[in-house]
Amino acid sequence: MIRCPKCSQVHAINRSGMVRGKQRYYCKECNVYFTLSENVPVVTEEAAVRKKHMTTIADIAQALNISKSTVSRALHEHSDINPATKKAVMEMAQQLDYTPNLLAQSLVRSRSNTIGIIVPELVTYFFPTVIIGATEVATEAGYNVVICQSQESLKSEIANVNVLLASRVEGVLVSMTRETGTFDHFRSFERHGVPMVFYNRVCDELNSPKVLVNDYEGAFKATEHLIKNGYKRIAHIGGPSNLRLSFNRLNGYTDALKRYGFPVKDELIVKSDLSRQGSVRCAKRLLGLPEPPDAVFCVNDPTAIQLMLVAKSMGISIPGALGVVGFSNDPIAAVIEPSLTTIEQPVAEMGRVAMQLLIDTLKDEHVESNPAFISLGTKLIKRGSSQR
Amino acid sequence: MIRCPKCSQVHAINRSGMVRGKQRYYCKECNVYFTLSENVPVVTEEAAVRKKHMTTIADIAQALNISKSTVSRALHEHSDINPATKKAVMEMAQQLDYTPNLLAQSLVRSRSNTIGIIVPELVTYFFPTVIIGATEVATEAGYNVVICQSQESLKSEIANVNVLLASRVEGVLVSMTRETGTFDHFRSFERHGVPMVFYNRVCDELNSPKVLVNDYEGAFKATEHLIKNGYKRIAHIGGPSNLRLSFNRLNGYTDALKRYGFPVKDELIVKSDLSRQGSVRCAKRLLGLPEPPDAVFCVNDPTAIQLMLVAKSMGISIPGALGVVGFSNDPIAAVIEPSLTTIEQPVAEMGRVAMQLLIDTLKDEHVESNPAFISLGTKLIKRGSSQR
DNA sequence: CTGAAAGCGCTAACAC
DNA sequence: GTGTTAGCGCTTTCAG
Repeated sequence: MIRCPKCSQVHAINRSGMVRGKQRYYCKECNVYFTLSENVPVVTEEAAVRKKHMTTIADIAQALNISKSTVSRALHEHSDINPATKKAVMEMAQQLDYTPNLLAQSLVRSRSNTIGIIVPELVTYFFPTVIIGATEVATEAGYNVVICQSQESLKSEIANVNVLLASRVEGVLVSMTRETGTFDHFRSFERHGVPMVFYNRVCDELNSPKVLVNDYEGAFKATEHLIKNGYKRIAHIGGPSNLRLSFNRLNGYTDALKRYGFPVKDELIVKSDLSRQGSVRCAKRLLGLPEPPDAVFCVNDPTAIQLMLVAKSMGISIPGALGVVGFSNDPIAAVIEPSLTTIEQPVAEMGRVAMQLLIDTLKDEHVESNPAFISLGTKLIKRGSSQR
Repeated sequence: MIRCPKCSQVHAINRSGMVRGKQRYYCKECNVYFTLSENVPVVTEEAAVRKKHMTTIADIAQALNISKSTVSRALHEHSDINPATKKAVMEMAQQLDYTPNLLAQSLVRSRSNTIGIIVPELVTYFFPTVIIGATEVATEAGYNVVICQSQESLKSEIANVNVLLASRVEGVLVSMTRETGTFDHFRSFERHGVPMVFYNRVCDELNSPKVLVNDYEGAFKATEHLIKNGYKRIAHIGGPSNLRLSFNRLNGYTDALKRYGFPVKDELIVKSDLSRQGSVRCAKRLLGLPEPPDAVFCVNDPTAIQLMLVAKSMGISIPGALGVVGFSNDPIAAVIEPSLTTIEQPVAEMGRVAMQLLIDTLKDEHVESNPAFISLGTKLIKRGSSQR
């Protein structure tokens, strides 16, 4: 325990920086700064062990009796440096347990070497997989990654933007929340010159590159598949209208119907907010219709799975009385019974592509970059839920 | 496009800091630094827009003709500051689009205000949920969180440790990879005085606080449940032996058997490395036994699910011919057919508790902290896979 | 209540 | 090849 030398208090003590390699303390009660004198062992071993003086390049320089710049040069792959000096520095660094201070480095270089990723949620198959792909590419290129989850809340999305901005990330990968309808917070990346790349849930109002799967094509294939399997009254549970993917998947669905001469009926198209309850509500609405559909194309797999559970609970047999197709090929789709027909999308690839695009933007800043729009292919995975 | 004034090259140009508010460039080819003169518009609009000068407190100070210190004081809730001055500063900050530089702040304060979380993987239900709980508490306490995934690889785990150390995180939450057998990298947190709290996959070699669920108790309840449902030959698929949870769950299983007078048979205990293939292999091994088990308690739900899939493919009926119980209550457990009996653990709570423990350690550093060992309760969720 | 000055740890001209 | 010096943006004494 550390006591304030003035008031002998214990509770009001805070640490307050180091002075000549020694921990300095501050007493909130009496507003006093102090360090501990050598022969007064008032600090617990526990606390003493903690927060030792981190060695700096100055320590290495002093130990070797050379200048800091030389140490700095030796530590990096810098041009001219005496191999002997370099060796000595490396050894001393090792011996002193030197860990570079990224904060200082970033500050002086005006480059944080860090890229931010904003995801709307983490407890899914999709976003973590994107992160893995993106991180792979970033690491390869020498960038660190910081992940922010907006929890599908605009408020935390805005908070995320501010933290990333304050952390001086050099670029960001963004997938919006399902409730994002204003975009000023994203514009502040623009204002500060931080390049963005949108993925999956993109923003049309902003002039940034976007990486998507070909939602239209996937939806078309899914609907076509249901048609070819003899379903006649095909419904659609879509996503929220602020997301472009909802729009594109809806279009794929309606165009497939039209192409095969089916009418597009408004009562067969419902919109989920992508929450579980929302999807259950949509499912009940459709299945409770006076003239219910005999098949449903769902905007994503979690929605399709909720639909299947509702159908099961109502005693509706799948795929006999109801065909179901999802979108995304969530691992759960293969496990549920019957297994779920779905549209596979290259998830990790999306992360890789988006990150690569961002890094290219970062690097070739003298090159006129035309806001790219990358669309990745999809694949129909035929399984039990749609084939009778 | 920007051309080097010396060699007229375009490709070898890099940015290199700012000088008097103007972007400075560097040509790798001819080793020359330059800025662009006003009247030569060689920079694309695109590039010009990017990386504007970020406003600093110095800019605000200058605009208001006051000192940096005053600005700094106004920006924080600092003691004595003229309300009028404060107001002016706030307004100017707003107007100039000021964003504090966390890097500079952290550097001068020797406090990054950041906590690291190491997770072995992200594409699951468990770890993201822990992260959500932990982040909640951290945000509440004013800390930022940086997430590192080790991808179940010791090598990236070590890399994670180094990045976190270099980023000067003030503490870390750690769950080890399934292959972590050496602990020197963790000790370097100790050496640098960065407190750790282990969660879920804890390390016994290290003297840090640990947060776990009561694995023993959960496993005991699971096994007991199978016994009470009339299963006689109960096997166990366990986890890798470097994880304490494997050990504890194994003990719960054997003790339950003993308690009810069943023999513990070695051939009925197999160990998975928790990978999908590993679990499939274990499942096949057990079900292919001359005298196969009539029930299996699995170390976690993903393993149980692989077992169920293997059993199904072999035409073994669940729960009739084979009872299955998992551990963790993964959402998939409720969806698979038959639904999976499992042990529910308070996942988000684990994150919250671990983070709270860490933050307490950070705050009360003058208090002798006894390395805590927190064990959270579990609950048996009875479902279809184990009741005949 | 405010300003001047020092410095967190590091990099990178510039000189020698 | 190496040392000197000047900051990166910010906080925090100390002295008014």
